[in-house]
Amino acid sequence: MKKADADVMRSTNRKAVLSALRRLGPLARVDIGASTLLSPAAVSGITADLLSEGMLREVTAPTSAAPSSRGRPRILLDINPDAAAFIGLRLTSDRLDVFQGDARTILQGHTVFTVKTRQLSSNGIADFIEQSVRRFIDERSVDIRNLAGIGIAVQGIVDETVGCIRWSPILSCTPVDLGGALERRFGVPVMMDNDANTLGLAHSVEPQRSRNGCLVSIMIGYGVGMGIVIDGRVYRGNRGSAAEFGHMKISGSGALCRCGARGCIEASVGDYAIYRDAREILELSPSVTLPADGATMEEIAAEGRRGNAAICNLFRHAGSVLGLGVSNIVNLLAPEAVLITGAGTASFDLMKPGFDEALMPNILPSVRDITEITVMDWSLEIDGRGTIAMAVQHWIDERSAA
Amino acid sequence: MKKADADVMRSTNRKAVLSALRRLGPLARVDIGASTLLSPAAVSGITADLLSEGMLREVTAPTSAAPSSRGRPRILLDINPDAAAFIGLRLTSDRLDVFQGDARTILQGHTVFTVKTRQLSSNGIADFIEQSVRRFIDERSVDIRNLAGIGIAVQGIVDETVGCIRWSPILSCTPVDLGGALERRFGVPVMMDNDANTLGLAHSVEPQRSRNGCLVSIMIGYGVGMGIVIDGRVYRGNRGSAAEFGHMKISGSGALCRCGARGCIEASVGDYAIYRDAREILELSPSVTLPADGATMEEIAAEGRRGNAAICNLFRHAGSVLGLGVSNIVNLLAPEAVLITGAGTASFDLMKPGFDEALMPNILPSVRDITEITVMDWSLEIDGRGTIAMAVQHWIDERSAA
DNA sequence: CCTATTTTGTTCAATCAAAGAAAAAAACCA
DNA sequence: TGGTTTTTTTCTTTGATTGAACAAAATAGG
Repeated sequence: MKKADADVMRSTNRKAVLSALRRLGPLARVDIGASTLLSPAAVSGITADLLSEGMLREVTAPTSAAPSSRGRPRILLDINPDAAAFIGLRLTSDRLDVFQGDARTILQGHTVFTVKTRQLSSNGIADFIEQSVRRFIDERSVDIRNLAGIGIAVQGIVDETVGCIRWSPILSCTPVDLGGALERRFGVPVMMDNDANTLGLAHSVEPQRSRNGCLVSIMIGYGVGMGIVIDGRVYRGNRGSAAEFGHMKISGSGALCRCGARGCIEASVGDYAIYRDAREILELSPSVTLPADGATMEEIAAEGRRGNAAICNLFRHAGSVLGLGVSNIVNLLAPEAVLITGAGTASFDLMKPGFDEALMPNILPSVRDITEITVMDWSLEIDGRGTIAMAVQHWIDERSAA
Repeated sequence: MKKADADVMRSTNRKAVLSALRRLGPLARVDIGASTLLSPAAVSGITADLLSEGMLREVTAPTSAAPSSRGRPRILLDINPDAAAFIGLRLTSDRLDVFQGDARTILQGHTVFTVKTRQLSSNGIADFIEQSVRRFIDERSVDIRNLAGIGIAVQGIVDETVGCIRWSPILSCTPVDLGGALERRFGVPVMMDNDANTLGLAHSVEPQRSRNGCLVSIMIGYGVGMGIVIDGRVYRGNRGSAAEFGHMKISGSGALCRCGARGCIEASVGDYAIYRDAREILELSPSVTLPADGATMEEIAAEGRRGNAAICNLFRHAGSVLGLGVSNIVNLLAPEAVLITGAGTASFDLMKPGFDEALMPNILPSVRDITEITVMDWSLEIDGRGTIAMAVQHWIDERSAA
């Protein structure tokens, strides 16, 4: 149990004000007071501080939709987008996405750099990222002095406390202290996390999502990842090793997973599993190297849609494995929502029969209907916003304490 | 994000002081300061308040083991056991355990009342509990005016926010607003929860357990329950429906579970499952009614220990299902510890081969060794302390705000 | 056109809790 | 007895919120 003193109070309330603005857009001081339950005087004081520090700015009536009532007109405040610039990075096996975002967590730009990460050394990867980001910064003329943080999403197992990648399928040599390396190179805080956690965070900061309760995001791609967000914070478990949904076993036997065990969800649902099985059915040329690229996966799905029964069955089975897995999550965690996304959902139409068959019957009756289960197309934009959100959150936490 | 004001500060620090005392036993003011990081002045002030309110008391040196150093001797403070009395209840299909506890969460007494809960109506169950508790109070001459709260553990699905049993295997008519009924009858707050949650809480307040991180307790009995405690708070999920470990599926097929689905852990590991299968092997007289009692289960286990291969296999299979389930939990939540307990662990020796076979190989290598997995004999005492702890926690929360 | 009304934002003294510093208390030691 | 050490209390200061009075800026209406 932690103590509280004046500093904690101050920082809590500053955070409350910033958080209200972050979630509810430009707000007048009265509204901030209503939302945070702070007194007008307190709001005045806090916003005055934040304004003088440059974190907030006054917004001149945005062609005020407000039905200009009488009384003194409200002055809208908003987080100052120019208060800081953020870089978000998303590293996968074949590309590096670089995002630029402002303090409002709004994306300002994006560029892709292609790279084969497995061919790089520990230093090589840091070098490549540094060069790419510097190029990005130059081209977009981001004010480097304004850079306040970097957020990175990578596949694999990450120790987010120190920014170290403990293991990753996209790197040939681990552990890599990538976070530390980039912090030294750019001189700003670097927040790193698993791609699924990042995605979960990205969704949890969406305006329509509640900041309380539990949100689970499942990401189907080459493998299968999961992010658990509880009360707005990513749940990580002991040593940041939680949320290995892909390696939940739904039977003691089954296909061999790359983790060495049998029966993992990933070994039936992940792209690599689909590809592995589809190869035998379609007699695909073995030259196509793993990891399977999007085009190949799309080709396999197309074959299924054309009516190839064996392929249909493959996807159907994947769907039922996924459904069973999700039912376990719902029984276990009863989250408010489960979002299923990632590149793999492109062929969800083929998985759906199996998924539907397995999902509801296996959710306890008493738990049914209390969790919203949504399959959504994956969007690079949401993903990018997640990386920015990580960096922004850290920045706000730090600036609130000051 | 909630605001903070002087009240929050005060209540936070009062709670910090009480929490330190609760965990670390009698403490001098200096020690409280060291533990909470509060200044001596603050500790003095807060403890003075708490003393005058009667929540704390000074403890005269308990044959002070302290090597009587020089300087002003320390005055030990402790939570005043007489500040309040608590009743803990544990309701199962055939008995009601009534516990008495003090403000230190120390058990003062215990009595069992036998009852067949399924034969009672909604009102009947409340009547029976009221009568039993009143008898208990009379016999032990508990000062009823001192009664500050009641904690109840029941099997089933509980809405702990309103104290309502939504469904329970031990009741024939649900939902039952038992919490409300008892609140009206005794005029004190009634905290109700699932038995597995209660047990999880009980373990999480044990002195050697850290108050942070995630603790999972799995309870094997007639069914299989689970309690998740994160950062000292029971995790409940949406509408309190989480932690249905017993109905996690470890395969799409398998024995039929009482929930209607197939492949539930409970349907292989729960007492009723073992009994159901053992009956066919041993040709037990079908007269023995479900739920199987402890003696019958012990008899079945004894048969296995005598070398009955079919029975051994039965337990071995149960063990492997359990092991697989636990491995899923570890992969998913990476808790600090998983405690397996409950009456069913009496035959864990027979399950162990299957359990060991299934557990470690199915835990991701990177997650192995970061979770402590313990099988412990079930103890009524710990269980009882859990019920008391629920009530005490609520009482402290309320008294801290005052 | 001018004044009353309404709503928003600010200022200032009051308050509350913790922190810091100094003093008091209660032992031990020589 | 006087000095030392450790614990606890007391007193003052600090820092934050609050409440209330006040100032500002617009509309409504005669």
